[in-house]
Amino acid sequence: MMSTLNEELNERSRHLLKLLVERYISDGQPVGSAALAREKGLGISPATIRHVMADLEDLGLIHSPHTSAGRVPTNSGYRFFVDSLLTVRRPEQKQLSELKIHVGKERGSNQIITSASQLLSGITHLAGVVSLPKRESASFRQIDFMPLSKGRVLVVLVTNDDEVHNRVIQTTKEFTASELQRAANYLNSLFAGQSLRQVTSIITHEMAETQKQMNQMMIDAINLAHQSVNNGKESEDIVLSGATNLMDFQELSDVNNMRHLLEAFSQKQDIIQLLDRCMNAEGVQIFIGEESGYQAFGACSLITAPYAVDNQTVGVLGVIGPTRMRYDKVIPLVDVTAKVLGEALKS
Amino acid sequence: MMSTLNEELNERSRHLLKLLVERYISDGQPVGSAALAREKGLGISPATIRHVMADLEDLGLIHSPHTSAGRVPTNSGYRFFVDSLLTVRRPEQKQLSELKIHVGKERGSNQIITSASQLLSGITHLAGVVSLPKRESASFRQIDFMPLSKGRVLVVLVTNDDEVHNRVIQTTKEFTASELQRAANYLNSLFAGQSLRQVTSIITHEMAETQKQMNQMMIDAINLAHQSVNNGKESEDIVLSGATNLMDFQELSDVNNMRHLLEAFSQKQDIIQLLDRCMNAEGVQIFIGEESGYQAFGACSLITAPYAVDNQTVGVLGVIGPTRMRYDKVIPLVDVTAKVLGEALKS
DNA sequence: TTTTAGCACTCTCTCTTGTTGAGTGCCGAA
DNA sequence: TTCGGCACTCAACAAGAGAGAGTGCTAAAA
Repeated sequence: MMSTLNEELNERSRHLLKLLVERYISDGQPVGSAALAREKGLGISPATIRHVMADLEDLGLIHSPHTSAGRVPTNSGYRFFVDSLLTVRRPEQKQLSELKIHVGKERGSNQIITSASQLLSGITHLAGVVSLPKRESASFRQIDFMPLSKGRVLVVLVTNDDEVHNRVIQTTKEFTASELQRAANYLNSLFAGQSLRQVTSIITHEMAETQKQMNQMMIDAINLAHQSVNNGKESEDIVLSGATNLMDFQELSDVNNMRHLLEAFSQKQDIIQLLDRCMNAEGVQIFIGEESGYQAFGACSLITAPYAVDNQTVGVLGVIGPTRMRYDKVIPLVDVTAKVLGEALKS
Repeated sequence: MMSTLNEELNERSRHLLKLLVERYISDGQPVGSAALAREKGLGISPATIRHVMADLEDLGLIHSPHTSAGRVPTNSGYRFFVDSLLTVRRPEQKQLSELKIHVGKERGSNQIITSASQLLSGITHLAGVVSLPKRESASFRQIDFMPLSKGRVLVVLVTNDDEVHNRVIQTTKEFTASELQRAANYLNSLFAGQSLRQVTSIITHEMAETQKQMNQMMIDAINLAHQSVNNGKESEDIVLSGATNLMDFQELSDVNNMRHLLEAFSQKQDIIQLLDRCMNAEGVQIFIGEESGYQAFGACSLITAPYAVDNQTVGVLGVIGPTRMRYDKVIPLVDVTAKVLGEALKS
């Protein structure tokens, strides 16, 4: 479709479409031929522009809300705009340093991520969202067992990224504190510094043969720890901020619309799925309107970028806003934030 | 004030006020004298009712939005209504069993609490909120230290109610793993089973004198642990659900109003403070409009009830909705939910 | 003294009507 | 192919009329 459109449209039409979309994004009002004609350096009359606009409308790129309003981009229009016409603006130095400073000064990956999400929403005045990193590469630092009542054991695992993971497991036999202590010491001396993936495979494959008494428990423990590192708590998979920013936008202010949107936000489930789909994409991805596949986002766009630590993609972040948003600013910002976040998580 | 009002108003005026408030709550329209006069079993004419209404208006209990509209209760009017006029309705059997079944079937205190919050909002179609239980009675079971990088130490405290609390503290000097191990062992042998309150006081008072090397760290650790037990993670102190229900109400639908409200919800801080104030109250408490002290709740009421486990108040739950809500249904529901929740948490 | 009917008055709400301004599509000339 | 001119359409706004609801006041009835 894009290529046929590119053939169909000559340079002038494309330029006009670009101007129109930019104008509409900045003003929010339907753009008329006269308004476009006043654009500096554009030596054509309104009448000619109307001809071109009629063509663009035939192609489904723009449409009139009613007879005597100007034209407004359709979703296809926006799509063509971001794909072929957009000239992105490099992020302002001020915002860049703001990002680096605030994200950089946080300690602990949760803090860092919250900060990134808040900065995304703060800078764009839209809603920011960051998925918690799934580290396949997280490595074992230290494990500890504490006996609870009735044979339940608390497993505390600290990974190299300073994250602490708790899990309670149920053992078949009751272990004494000193037995658990010995088990922990043993595991610690054996596995310190290795990746969880390695640790899991060593435990399941090699140690399964040795008939150590507390084997099964340790396998369970490591497995659970591994799970918790990879999945996080399911319900806390993403950090969303600035949702209320979206209430500022007239085009979303339909009560029902807004309600569905906020419900989607508070349930998180849909958003998580949506972000998951972007994990494997290279670079910035853009969903315009229903492209995301969710009705609630009908009038919204979603800009995402995966972020990587040590060259491995571990999560996705992004921005949700009305279709009519400053793509030229938001896209590079999302891009650079992903890089800054990845960098910050390295330490 | 209430007593003077009670003296001022004769039986008939009070009955009329009651009818008016009930009518307004169910219809949402200002109530006129004619409408009230049509009420069955009320043998007085509109003109008489107008006299009474004029009195009620002088007392500040009702007011007219404009000359030819009916009357609407003021916040004082609602206050007098719930204090002296309200006849509460016992909860419907259906709702009661729904509560007991759903809350009862959950496992784990977090699940139980989430379920309670969702049921509150589901049944009332308002926003439900439940504070996580704070157990003053929590007692020390086991503490553990793990060294992280750069002199930071992870403190893991397990309390007798099987809750696990993590805190990272910054120490002045770097401790080795074995030093930390010894410290933990020492604390464990000394304090196991005692209440956290006791532990804190022992540490701060008695041990301050002995000049043990890692004294300060232990004091810090216990203090932090104590804090974290009492305060929970600050940001996760409450479970809020059904916030979007509030968007259904016209009287809250002013965009700015709604925005402030939702922001207050997503920041949670104000709500937490508000709920804290209700911890020590006996039974159901009601805040009407600005009585809560927060502007954002100007057009809202908050109905709360503390819930207790083993006769000890551990948390608060409640419902937030527009001032114009079915107090007769909501109040008993909040009351009974508090009891059901307390019961469910016992196990 | 209390209650009631009558009445003039006020104010919102809705419907209608006219006006303005922006923008369009089409046509014929440059 | 471009452009000016022109008739036409439509939303937005404002003004005005009428209906409806409800009030406060007053004077008569109970």
